[in-house]
Amino acid sequence: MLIGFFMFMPQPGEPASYICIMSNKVRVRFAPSPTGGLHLGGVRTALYNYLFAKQHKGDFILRIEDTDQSRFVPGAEEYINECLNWCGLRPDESPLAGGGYSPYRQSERKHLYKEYADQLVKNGHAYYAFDTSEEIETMRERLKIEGRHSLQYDHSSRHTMRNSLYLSVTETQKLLDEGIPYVIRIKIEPGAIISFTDIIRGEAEFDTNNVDDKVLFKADGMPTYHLAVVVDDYLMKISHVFRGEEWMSSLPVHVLLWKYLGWEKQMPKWAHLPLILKPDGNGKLSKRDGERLGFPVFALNWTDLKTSADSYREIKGFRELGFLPEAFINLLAVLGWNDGTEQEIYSLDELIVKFSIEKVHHAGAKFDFEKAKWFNHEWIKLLPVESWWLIVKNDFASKGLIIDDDGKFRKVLALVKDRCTLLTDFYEQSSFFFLSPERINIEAITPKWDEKKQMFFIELIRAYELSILWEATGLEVEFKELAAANKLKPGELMLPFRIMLVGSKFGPGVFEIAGVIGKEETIKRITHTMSLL
RNA sequence: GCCGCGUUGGUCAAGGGGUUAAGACGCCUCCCUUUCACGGAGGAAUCACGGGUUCGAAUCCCGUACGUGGUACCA
Repeated sequence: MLIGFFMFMPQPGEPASYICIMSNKVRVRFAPSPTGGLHLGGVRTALYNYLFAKQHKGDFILRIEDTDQSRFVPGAEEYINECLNWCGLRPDESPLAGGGYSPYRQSERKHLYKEYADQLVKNGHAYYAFDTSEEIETMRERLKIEGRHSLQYDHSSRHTMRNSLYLSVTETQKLLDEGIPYVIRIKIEPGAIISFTDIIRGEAEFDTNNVDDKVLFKADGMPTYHLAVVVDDYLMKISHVFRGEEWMSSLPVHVLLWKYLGWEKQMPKWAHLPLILKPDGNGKLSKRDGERLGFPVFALNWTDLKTSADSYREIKGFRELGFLPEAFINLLAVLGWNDGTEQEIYSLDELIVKFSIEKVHHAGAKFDFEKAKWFNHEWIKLLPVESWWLIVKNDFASKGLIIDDDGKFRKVLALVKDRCTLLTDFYEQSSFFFLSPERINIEAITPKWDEKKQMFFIELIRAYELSILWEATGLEVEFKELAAANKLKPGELMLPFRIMLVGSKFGPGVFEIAGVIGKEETIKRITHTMSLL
């Protein structure tokens, strides 16, 4: 007991209120629904949960929320695993890793939920409802005509419907016996104020008059999200729930459920994260926006299967576009959180130390892809070539360039890394080191090309052929001496030389390039371009 | 419509009664590079609006506007 208490003592200067749960270990969960690729917001939710767990020496749990059988998407769960793995957010417990509270897939916990729903009915906190969706639709239309501002199935409308609250016991039993499909709804008592604390937003309250009788248990025998989260969070001893802001309005239902189930004392602390918004217009970021605006929204590539098997489309992911996981995590962390200093670049380990959930912002943030790229650029410069050169090598291979000299390859990458913001930029920035340029921008030379320059390059070839030590500084000295001997300014010669080696006006220093590609190749490229002039 | 949450430059944001209102991205100017980048130095906000409270408000209170989430047998 005491050990636990000391372990979770707040850091000096840290507000204590939300972690002093005597002897209770911090246990948080990331609970995605496997319906497709994981987008920015989802990964950020996972990240914040992970950071909080790790900084409190707690557990980070992955739970798959697949209670909606109609939305099952093959491959989505594998995608989630791969994504968390790529980001370095390894769950302590998950369907794959197992753990002391398995199973971690709600579809496999199906048998667990009914008893709690029944218990709620027995205690008068829930009831059977036999209404068809058509009947509910009719109710809404009627309420609209009556001029009501709430069209919900709630305390004010439920008496007009077919449910066990207003049907006699025998009628209800008859319907049940006949196998008429039913759902179980929570019975919200009007006229009460539900107040709660959100770690990010502070105190908040809801008037139960505005809360509807949410379905807890569906006609197909599956629980809805509302019942399943509460039951699972209880059973899995979850201490803190950090989830997207879209859940805020169902919080009164969840709080009530914790209370009605008799678990109020074990109720987790809540925090609702701000949304990530579209960069241009209105609304939260969706996968459509990425396609529309030309940037990824998913962490990894996701293949969206359409209705027919052969019609699909691939939605680009940050990883495939050339992002480093370090950069992706970093940009996500500071999209909606800031430690109050000027620091912007954080490693995962550093985030574990510096992250603070109560400093997460209240308002949604528009996603800015330019800034995202800046983070990647910073990380490319920061990380040693060793940690990412293989990714680039594979990218080259996918573009048809097989690298056989890894030593030269790494040298080249180090030379051009300042000018690449994405890992996929390296090909364009450095393929000329391995391949003779396909297109030579001859027009950049011709206007100022003359016999004197031609003579210079012929002599240069001769001089370079005799070079023993093939190295950038030496080559530069030779080049400049020869230029002086010919009474030419080196500046006028360097652009043609660059075009000869690179094909175009970009890249690192020309002598560096010549040094790396070697004597034979350098002379070959000069000769080739001269033949075009 | 109703309920909830929010609002500091184009974007991300610091600051939470007295500041010249930090910093970053992007943009513009210049410097450095005899290429292109990197890098460096500069430039650009009366803190949504209207009322209070106060000697004093970006900071506290109330309204309005706007944005955003929910309002499903989806999560």
